[in-house]
Amino acid sequence: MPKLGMEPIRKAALVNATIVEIGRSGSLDVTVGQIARRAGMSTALAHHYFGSKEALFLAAMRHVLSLYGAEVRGALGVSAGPAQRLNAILRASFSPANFRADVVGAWLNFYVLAQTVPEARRLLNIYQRRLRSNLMDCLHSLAGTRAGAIADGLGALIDGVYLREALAAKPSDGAAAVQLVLAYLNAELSQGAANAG
Amino acid sequence: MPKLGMEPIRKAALVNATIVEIGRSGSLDVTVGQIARRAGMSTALAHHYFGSKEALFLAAMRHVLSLYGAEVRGALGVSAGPAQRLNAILRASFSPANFRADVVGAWLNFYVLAQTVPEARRLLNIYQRRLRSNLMDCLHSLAGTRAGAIADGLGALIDGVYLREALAAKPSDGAAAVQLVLAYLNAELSQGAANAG
DNA sequence: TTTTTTGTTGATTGACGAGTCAATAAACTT
DNA sequence: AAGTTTATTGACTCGTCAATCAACAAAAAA
Repeated sequence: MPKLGMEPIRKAALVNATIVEIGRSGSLDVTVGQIARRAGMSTALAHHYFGSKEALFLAAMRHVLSLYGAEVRGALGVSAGPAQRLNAILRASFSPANFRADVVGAWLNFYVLAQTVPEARRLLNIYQRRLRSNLMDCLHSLAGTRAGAIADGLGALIDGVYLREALAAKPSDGAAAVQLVLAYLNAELSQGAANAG
Repeated sequence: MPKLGMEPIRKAALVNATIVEIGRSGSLDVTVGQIARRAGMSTALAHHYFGSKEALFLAAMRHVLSLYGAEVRGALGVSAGPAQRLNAILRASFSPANFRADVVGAWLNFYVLAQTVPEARRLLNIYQRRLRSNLMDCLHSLAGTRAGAIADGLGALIDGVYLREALAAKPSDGAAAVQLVLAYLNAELSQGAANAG
């Protein structure tokens, strides 16, 4: 009994199921069958809506990245001043929605996907550039010419914390992650102040 | 014409070929056939010596980790004083032998392997613990009670730089990587000094 | 010299999985 | 009412790949 207008619902279900399955299994070797089953439909239907497994993976990546982007934008919207804005970016990066076992697992595997699939690489590059530019906006007034180097360090550190989280036995602790990155940031900033003074 | 004593030679060739193939293709989806061909033998022989693909992957991981470990030990052997020893660890981490496109690609995929294969996870945990303990030895005298936090940050930052390298378009620049991590380290240390003074 | 051990591979098996197809059914259009 | 579009799936094709096997060759041991 085909209800019309299923397409967006089915697609959303498949995208979610993809993230969950990749995260759960910790690998890109999930079958379309597994994903479709978790999303409550047949493999044929998954192919009907996405055409290929790769397209489904890319849609899942876009979804994760856009959720992250939205959360950062939301946090920035209510923050004034560079220091608070930096804080907002970090809190968004390690928010409960993003810093969750399955999402982190998916993230790691998206890095692997980017090794093979140009479009996946493009998406990750966009994410990295946007993060960098957000950081730079704040750092310019706080660290002057050292803003670029600090932004690079922060970006790598955030990714590294994610990577280690993917391997960690313990449950995620976003607050601790924010603290770790903030410690780095404060160290860099106070060193700049020391040099300037 | 079977020359005797081939086992270690064949095994070494297979391990190298595994690292190269995983790095080159950027994925664990390399076939035993590809690896065996690159190592100059048949698939059957690869199975004969390693028994399974998984065992071959694990051997490749052990090899990468042991090369890294040896390089760190070598560098530490000729370094005196905590600051120089920290420097040695970082230089070894980003040495031309380790910080190379295919090795970095393999490293990334070993993280993925660790999601599924307990033995792979164990090996990575050993690497992380050894790195941390090496860093702590140096940091204890330089940063006192903050040594633990700084070691965690350094570990995550090193992994993050590796991760970003796996995505980078440009050729590896180990010197730049060392500089970036050193900047972090100096910032943390000088902040400690500032706080102390 | 016979036997055993080591090295080596082509061919085969068996499983699995992506993507296609044909068919069914309900809803909208004309 | 007839035709079209959307939703849905079971069954199938086709390819791939890990792992096994049977066989052969040469060295070492007996």
